[in-house]
Amino acid sequence: MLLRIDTTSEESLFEQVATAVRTAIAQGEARAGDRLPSARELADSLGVNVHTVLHAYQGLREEGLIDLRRGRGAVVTEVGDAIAQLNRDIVELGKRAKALGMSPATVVALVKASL
Amino acid sequence: MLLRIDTTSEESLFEQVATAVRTAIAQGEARAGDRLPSARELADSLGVNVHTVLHAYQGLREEGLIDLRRGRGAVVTEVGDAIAQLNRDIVELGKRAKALGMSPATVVALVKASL
DNA sequence: ACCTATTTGTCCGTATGTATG
DNA sequence: CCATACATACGGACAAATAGG
Repeated sequence: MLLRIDTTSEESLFEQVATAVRTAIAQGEARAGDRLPSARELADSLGVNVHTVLHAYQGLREEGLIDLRRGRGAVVTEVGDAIAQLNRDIVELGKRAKALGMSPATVVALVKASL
Repeated sequence: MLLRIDTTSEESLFEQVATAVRTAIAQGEARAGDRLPSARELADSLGVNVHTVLHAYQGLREEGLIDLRRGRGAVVTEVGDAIAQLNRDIVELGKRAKALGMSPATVVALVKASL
C-alpha cells in the first residue's frame, strides 16, 4: 500500500489520508482481516503527525471500514471487502458521467440524493 | 415538474434553479424532446427574475442538457436522457451499497475519488 | 402564402454585494 | 481605507420563432 499526500492541496491532511486508505481498500490492496500500517508507521512515511493519521483512521472506523484496537492496530473489516466489490462499478459510473460532460459536483449530488 | 427555491440559501439563485431542473431531468420527470416551462413562466412560479432563470437555462445548455431557442423555449436533449439512465444506475448502486452495509459517507467518498 | 399577435430568448444597461490589491 | 474588478440579480426594450386566422 503506497500512499501520497499533497501538502499544497486545499483538502485537509486527514481527509487525504482517509481517502488514500479508503481507495487502497476499494482497490483490493487490503482485504478483510489484513492489518494496516500502524499510525506511527504511516505518519512517518507520509511526513505528517501521528494524530493526523489517527484522525483519519477514526473516521474510517466510523464508516465501518476498519476495526481499531489498542495494541493491535487497524484491521480491515468485511465491509471493506464489500467496498472492493462495488468500487469497479463506481469507477465505471464515473467514466460515463465524465463522458456526458457532467461536473463532479453534479454526480456527487445525484449520489447523495440516492442514499 | 415542481421546483422550489430557498432565498435564504447561500447558493446563488440561478445555481439553485439549474440544480433543480437538472435533478428533475435526472429523475426522468422531463425526457428528451419535452419542453421545459418558459423562463418567464418558471420565474413567475418561483418568484425570481426572468433573467435568473435564463442564466440557469444557459448554463444547462452549455452542459448539453437542453436546447434553448427563442420562440420555442427549452427542450431536453438526448444527453438529458443519458443522465436519467445514469441516475437510475446510481440509485441501483445506492441500494447495493446499503445492502452491503456501507455508510453513505463511504459511498460518496469513493465516488468523489473516482472523479 | 400572408399577416399579425403572442410567445420566447437575446441584448442593453443598472444596482448591489463580494472579493482583490 | 480606498479603488478596482467581478459576479449576481433585476428591469426595460428588442428581434426571432411560433401559432392562428
